[in-house]
Amino acid sequence: MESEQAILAFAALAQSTRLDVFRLLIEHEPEGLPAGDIARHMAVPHNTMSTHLAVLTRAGLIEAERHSRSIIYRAKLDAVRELAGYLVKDCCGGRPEICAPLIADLTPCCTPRNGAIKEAAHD
Amino acid sequence: MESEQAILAFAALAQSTRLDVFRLLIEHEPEGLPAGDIARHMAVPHNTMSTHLAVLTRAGLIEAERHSRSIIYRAKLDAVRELAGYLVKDCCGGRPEICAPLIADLTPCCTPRNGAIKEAAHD
DNA sequence: TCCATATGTCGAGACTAATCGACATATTTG
DNA sequence: CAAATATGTCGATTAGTCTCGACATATGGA
Repeated sequence: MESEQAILAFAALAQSTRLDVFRLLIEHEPEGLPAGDIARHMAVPHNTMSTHLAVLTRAGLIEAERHSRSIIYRAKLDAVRELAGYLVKDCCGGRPEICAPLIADLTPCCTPRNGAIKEAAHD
Repeated sequence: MESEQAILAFAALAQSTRLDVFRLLIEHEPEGLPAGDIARHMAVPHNTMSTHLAVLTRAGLIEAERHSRSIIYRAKLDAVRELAGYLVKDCCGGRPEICAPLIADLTPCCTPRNGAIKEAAHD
């Protein structure tokens, strides 16, 4: 991931409405949500929300797909992984002794049962 | 980590000079760098840099310590871990099947040799 | 104490982002 | 094709950010 893309992603998430939308869409993985539902959920006018969704899309954090009259938005989990990777790998900078403890601290949070990684990876 | 703090951190990193400063300070862990050196390194006036450093400090990403006439800035690696954790754990939201592959993808990047985690954790 | 060095604070101008009413476009239904 | 629904675009206003000159504060040495 390049710095320019990372800056777009950071800027997109540095706004409370957009951060909330992003989290909402992650909760609704993998079905996604139509733009109108998102706007209603956040109590924001549809055109304001449209702008926010465009920012998140340009940042590569979400993606849109037309489904009849509605446009369904979905979080791009790859983007989360890339951004977290940018944060962490960047710290490495050829110095795993700095980065390793960060990873070590992150790992136990999301591997509650054995085999979870392999199962999910099949997706 | 709370959303408000995460927004401060995202906003701080969503600016090229500040992102570069943050990366520079991580390279210079654990000694840190005086404010003047940072400004010269980035070819930015000292007062402009002072403002950027204040933003990064308020966001909790770096910390300052006076050392005679100079003020030494250092990256807070805890903050990187917390921010990456916010990004990733937030995705979990009680759904490890989403989060596990993210972690799995992140882990190999920074564990080039066996025991690196344990060694570094001693620090 | 006076000067040099190192850094921070203030204020103004330029630029960018956020919000939302009004209008435009796309899709389905009658 | 007309009306209803769902979403996007435009333009204006307001608010916030970035930058930097000028000034202020803090430290060390002559």
